[in-house]
Amino acid sequence: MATLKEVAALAGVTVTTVSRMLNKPGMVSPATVQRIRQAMSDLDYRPNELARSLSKKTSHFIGLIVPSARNAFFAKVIERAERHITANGFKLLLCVSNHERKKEFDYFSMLKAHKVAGVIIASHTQDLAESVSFDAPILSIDRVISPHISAVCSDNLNGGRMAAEHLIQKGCKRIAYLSGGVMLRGMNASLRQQGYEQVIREHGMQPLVQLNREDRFISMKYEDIIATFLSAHPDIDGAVCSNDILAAELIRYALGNGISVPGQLKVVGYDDIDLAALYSPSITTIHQPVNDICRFAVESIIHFGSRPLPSSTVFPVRLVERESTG
Amino acid sequence: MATLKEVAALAGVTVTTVSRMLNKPGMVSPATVQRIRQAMSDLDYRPNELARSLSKKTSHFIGLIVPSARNAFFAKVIERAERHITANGFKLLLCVSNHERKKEFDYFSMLKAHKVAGVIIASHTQDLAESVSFDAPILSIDRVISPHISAVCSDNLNGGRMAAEHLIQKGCKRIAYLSGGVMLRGMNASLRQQGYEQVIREHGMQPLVQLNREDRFISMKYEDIIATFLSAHPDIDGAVCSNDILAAELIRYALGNGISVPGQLKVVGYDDIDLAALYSPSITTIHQPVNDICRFAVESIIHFGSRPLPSSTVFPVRLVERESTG
DNA sequence: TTTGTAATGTCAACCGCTTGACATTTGTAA
DNA sequence: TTACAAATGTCAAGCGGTTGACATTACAAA
Repeated sequence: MATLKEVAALAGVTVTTVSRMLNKPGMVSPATVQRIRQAMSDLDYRPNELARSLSKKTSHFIGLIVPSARNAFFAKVIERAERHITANGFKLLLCVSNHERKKEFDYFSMLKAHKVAGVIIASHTQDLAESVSFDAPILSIDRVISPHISAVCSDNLNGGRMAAEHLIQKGCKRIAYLSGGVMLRGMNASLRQQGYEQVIREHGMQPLVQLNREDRFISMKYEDIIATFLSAHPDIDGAVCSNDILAAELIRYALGNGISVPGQLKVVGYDDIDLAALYSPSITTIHQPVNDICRFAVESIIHFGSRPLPSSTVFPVRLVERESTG
Repeated sequence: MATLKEVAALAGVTVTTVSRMLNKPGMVSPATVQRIRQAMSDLDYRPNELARSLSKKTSHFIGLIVPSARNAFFAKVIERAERHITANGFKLLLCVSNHERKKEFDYFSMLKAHKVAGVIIASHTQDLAESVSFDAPILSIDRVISPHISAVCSDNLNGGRMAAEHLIQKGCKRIAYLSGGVMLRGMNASLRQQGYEQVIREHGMQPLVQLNREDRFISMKYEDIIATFLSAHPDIDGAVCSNDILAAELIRYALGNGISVPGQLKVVGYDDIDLAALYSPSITTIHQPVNDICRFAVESIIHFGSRPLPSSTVFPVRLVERESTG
C-alpha cells in the first residue's frame, strides 16, 4: 500500500503539505488539493490509521462492552451504537463480557492499549469504576455503576409505573412483577420494580414480586421459576415482566397450561425487542429508547473535551400496546 | 501511561531486552523476565498496541462484516465470532453493512487502513471480491461470493432436504417452500430450496415455492406476502421456511386466522435462533452450526500463512424437532 | 516599489515499539 | 585454561504520519 511519502512525490509536493491537507482543512490551496487528491486516487492511497493514531495518541475506536451479543436487547444496542459510531467516522471495537468481571477488566486494559476515544459499557461491574484509570471518557448505559461514571439510561421508574398502570386500567386485580435478574440490571431495573410497587400501592393493592438471582439472557431458562410461581399464585391475572423474553416465556407457559393470554392473564414485557411484535400473541411492552441512548453515548464520547459529561442522563420510555393485554 | 523505555529503565535493562521478552519467548532468562514483570506491574504497563502494530505492519484486529447486528442469526454469528476472536487474543472490529454495497466497500477500505489480520464477511456483495485488493485473508461465511474468496458454510442442500423429508414423514401432502430473500442468501440459500425440491420430486409431489425479493430481517414484514400466499394455496399442510423469523410469522398468521399449528399446518424453520425454542408453539428447525463456522473462520485467519485456505468448507446441519411439526 | 499574506517547502523530532547486526559479559563444559 | 553458548547490551534505522519552527516564493494591495 502506498504511503504518504509516495503520494507527496507523485503530486510534486512535500509530505508536510499532504499531511496538512489531511489535517488542517482550508490550509492548502484548492489547486494543490486537487493534485494531491489525484495522486491519492492514482495510488489507491489510504492513510495508515495505526500510524496516525500513534502519532496523535488517540484512535478513532470506541469500545463497547456488552454482556451478550445474542440477547435481543443488547443486539439492538450494538446495532444502534455501531450506526452512530460509524456515522461519525469512528469504529466499533466490540467486547462481549458474558458477565465475567475478569473479562471486563481485560477488555478495559485492551481498550486502553488501543488508545480508544472512549468506551461505552452496558455491563455491570460495580467496582470497575474505582479500579480502572482511564483518560478517555466512559459512559455507562442503562445503569448507574459509579458516581464517577456518566450514566445514560431510560426512565425505569416510569416504565415500571406505566406497565402497572396499564394492567390496572385493563382491569387486572392481582398483578405480579417478575424480574429476570436483580444483580444484572443493578440499580436501574430495581427502579422498574419500584415504579410497579408505587402504582400497586397507590391503588390499594399488594405488590407481589418474584425475583431471580441472575439474568438468563437466552430463552428457555425461566420455565421452572415461572411454573413454581404461577402455581403458588393461581389468582394472578396480570404480570409485569422485567424483559420481553421473560414475558414470552411466561406466555408460553401459560398457553401451554390452559391459561389464556390475554383472557385470563395479561402480560406486559419490557424493552420492546423485535420478538415482542413477532410473538403470538404479540406482547405489550415498554419501549426503551435504545437509539437515543446510544446516540447520546456515542456523541458524548466524540465531543468529549468540548462538552462536559453529565453525571446522568435519562430518556423517556413509552408503552407499546399489543395483543398480550388486549 | 508508561512506555517500554520506562519499564526498561526501572528494570535496569535495555528496551531491546524488554521487547525481546515480549516477542521472543524463551530468549530472556527467567530472572530477568521476573525483574521486567515486576517493573511492568509497578508501572501498570501495557504495550501500546498501535505502536506495536505499526511496527509489525499487522494488527490483531479481525474485521467482521454483517448485514445486521439485530437479526438473531447474525447476532449469533457476532457472539460466536467474538468469542473465538478474543479467545485467541485478537480483537473484533464490527461492521454492520445494512446490505449497502457502498458501506461494504468503505468498511473494507477502513479495515485495510487498520492492517487487520483478516476479515470475515457475512454480507453479500458479489463483486466485492474482484474490486478489493487485500493482502490479509478474507473468509466468507454462509455464502459463496467469489471463487477467490474462501467460503465456510453449512450444508444447505441437506438442510433443505431434511426439512422436506421431516414434513413428509410427518404426513404432509402439500408442502410449500417460503424464502425470505433470494438475493441475500445468494447461491447458498437457493441450495436449501434445491434440497427441498429434490425431496418433493423424489416423492412424486410438485414443489411450490414462494420467493421474496429481499430479506426482511426484522419481524413483522412478511405478513402481507404470507397472507396472499396462504389464501392462494389453502391446501398447504406443511411449509419449509428459509429462516426462523419467517416461520414465526407464518405461524403467527396461521394461528391468527384459525389455522392450527401443527394440527392443520406444520412448519419447519431454518437457523435455530433462540426464538425457535421460545416461540409458542416452539419451532422445528434446521440447526446451523454457527459456532463451528465461526471458529473455523477465525482460526483460518489466525493461522493464515502457515495453513492454506480451502476454497470452501462445509459443516453439517441437523434438524431440531419441536412443537411446530409435532 | 514596498509590504503583507497566503501557500509551500525544508528540516527534523516524535509517537512507542521492533529488529537486525554486532559487541560484551558470564557461566559452564571440555 | 580455553572455548563456546547463552544472556544482554549497544546502536540505530524503520513503521507511516504529525507537527512545530522557520524559510521561501509569489502575488496582490498599498
